[in-house]
Amino acid sequence: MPGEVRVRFAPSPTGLPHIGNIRTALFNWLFARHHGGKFIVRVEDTDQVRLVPGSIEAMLEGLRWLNIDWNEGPEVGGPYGPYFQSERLDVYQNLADRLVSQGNAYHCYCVQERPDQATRDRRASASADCKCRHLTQEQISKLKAGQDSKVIRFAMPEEGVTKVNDLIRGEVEWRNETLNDFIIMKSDGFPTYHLAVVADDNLMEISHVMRAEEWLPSTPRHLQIIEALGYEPPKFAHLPMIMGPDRAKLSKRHGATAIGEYQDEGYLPEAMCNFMVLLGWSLDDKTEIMSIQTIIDNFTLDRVTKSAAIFDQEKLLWMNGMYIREMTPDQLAGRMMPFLERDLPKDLLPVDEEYLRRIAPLLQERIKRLDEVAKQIDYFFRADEEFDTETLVQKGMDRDTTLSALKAALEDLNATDDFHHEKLEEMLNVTGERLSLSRRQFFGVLRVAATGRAVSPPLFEMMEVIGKDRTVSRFKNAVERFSAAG
RNA sequence: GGGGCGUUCGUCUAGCGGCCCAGGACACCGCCCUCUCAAGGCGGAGAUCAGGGGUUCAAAUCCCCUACGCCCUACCA
Repeated sequence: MPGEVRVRFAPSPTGLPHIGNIRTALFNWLFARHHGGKFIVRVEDTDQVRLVPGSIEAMLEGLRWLNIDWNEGPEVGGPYGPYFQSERLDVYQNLADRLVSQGNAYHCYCVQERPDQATRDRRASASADCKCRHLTQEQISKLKAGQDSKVIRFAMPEEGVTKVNDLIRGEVEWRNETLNDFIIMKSDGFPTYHLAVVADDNLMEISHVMRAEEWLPSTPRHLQIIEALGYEPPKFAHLPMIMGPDRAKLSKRHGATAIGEYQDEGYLPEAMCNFMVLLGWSLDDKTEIMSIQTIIDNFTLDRVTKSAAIFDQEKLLWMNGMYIREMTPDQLAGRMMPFLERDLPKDLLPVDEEYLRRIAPLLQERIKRLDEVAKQIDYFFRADEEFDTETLVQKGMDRDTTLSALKAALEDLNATDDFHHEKLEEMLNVTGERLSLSRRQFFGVLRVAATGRAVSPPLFEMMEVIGKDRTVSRFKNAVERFSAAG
C-alpha cells in the first residue's frame, strides 16, 4: 500500500528503558495513530557485548503499561519479520558483500583502538585513520591469508555534499569530506547500526524515520548507504532530546529515569503520556491536560519543538495529581489496590473493596502518587495505640479542658447511631460551643483521638467511613491513656 | 581539531512581520475558602525574546556575525 505511514521504534536491549527511549516510542506511535498507519517495534540487538538480558521484556512491559500497542514486532510478529536484527544476519552480510563488489565498501585490516577524545581532537581529517581503501589486489590477498579478523568499511564519497530535508529541522547538509569511512560490518559478523538500520527500514518499508536528535549527524552516512543500494530514502524527523536538570543527557544519576520506576512509584500511565508528549510538543498556547485521543487527533510534526527539553519531575507530579483527582472514586480505589497489596502490612490484607471505595474519595485530593496511599491509610484499618497523648492538647488548651472535651465527645458519639458526617458535625459543633472551644481546638482534639495524627482528611467524613464502633473505641482508648499519662 | 543542531520567565512552552513594552502551565509568594492537611478560587513576582549588526514604515518572528549549550566524530546504539 503505497503512501501508507509506517514508523518504527527501534530499541537496543542494552539496559532498562528510560524516559528518552519511551518518549521516542510515544511520538512514533502517536504519529502512526494520527495517520492511521502502522507502528512497528524492531529490536536492534547487534551489539552482543552490551546486551543486557531482560531489557527487551522491560521495554515491552513499559510500552504495554502506557497502552502503546504495536502492529508488528516482538510477540505479535508481522509480514516483515523477523523483528530482531540478530536473526537477520544473512540480510546484512549479503548487502555488505554487494556494497563491496559495487566498490562502495571495502575490507579493512587495520587494528585500531577506540580513539579517545584527545585522539579525536588531534586528528587532522576524518578518514585519516584507515588506508585499506586504497589497497591493491596483491596486498589484499596477502593480508587475507595472514589475518582472519576483518571489518568492512563504507567508502564515503570524498567530495560533494549530502543533504536531508528533516521534517522538524528543515534542510541540513554535510560536506562528504568531513565524514569518515565508518564500519558497516564488525569482525564478529554483526552489522553496525548504520547498515542494519538502513537495510531494515527499507525492507520493512518504513516511511518516516523518527528518532532522537543525537542521530542527526549520522544521517548523511545512512543517506549514502541508501543511495549506494539504490533505495528510496524514507522521510526523516529528528526529535529534540530530553535532558536532566543539569542540562546533561538524561541518565541514571538524575534519579528515576527508567520507565518502570514511575510505574512502581504510582504514576498513572495516562499522566505519564500526557507529560511526556509535552516534552517537545504542544497543542496550543494553553491546553496541557489532554486525553490521549485529543493528542492523537492533533499530533502533527509541525508542532514539535526543535530544542532539547529538561525533564521536570515537579510538573509531572502535579500532573499526576490532576489525573488522580479526575478519576471516579471507584476507579481510584481500583488503581490503589495493587499498591496496598504491595505496601500494606500483611495482617491488614486482603483489603475489603467496598470499604476501600468509601475511603478513596477522602484520599483523592490529598495524594499525588498512588504509592502514598499505604502510608496514609492505616488509621482507617486500625487504631494507633502508641500515639503521644500530649498531642491531644491543642493550642490555648490545657489537660483539663482537653480531657473534658474528649469525654464530652465520647458521650455524644456513644449516644448517637446516626453517623452521617453532617449530623456528626452538627452535634459536635454544639458541644464545642458549649465548652467554649473554637472549632479548630475542639476538632483538633477529636482528630488526634480518632486517628492519632494531627493531619488527616476531614474529621466527620472520616468518622462516617470508620464507623461508630471503631470511633467510639478509639475515643475510649484516648481518654484512658490520656488520663493515665496525667 | 572537524562536523551538525539548538538558544523566549528557574523549568515546560505559545509566538511563524504589526493583535506581544511577549500569553499559558509547573514551582515560588500573598490573599480567600477552611476542623488539620490538601484541593479549589483570586492576585503577585518572574523573560532587556543569548549578544551584536543588518533588512523593513514595523522583528521574538527574516538575513549575517559572535557567544554559549548540546550531539556526533567507537568493530555503541
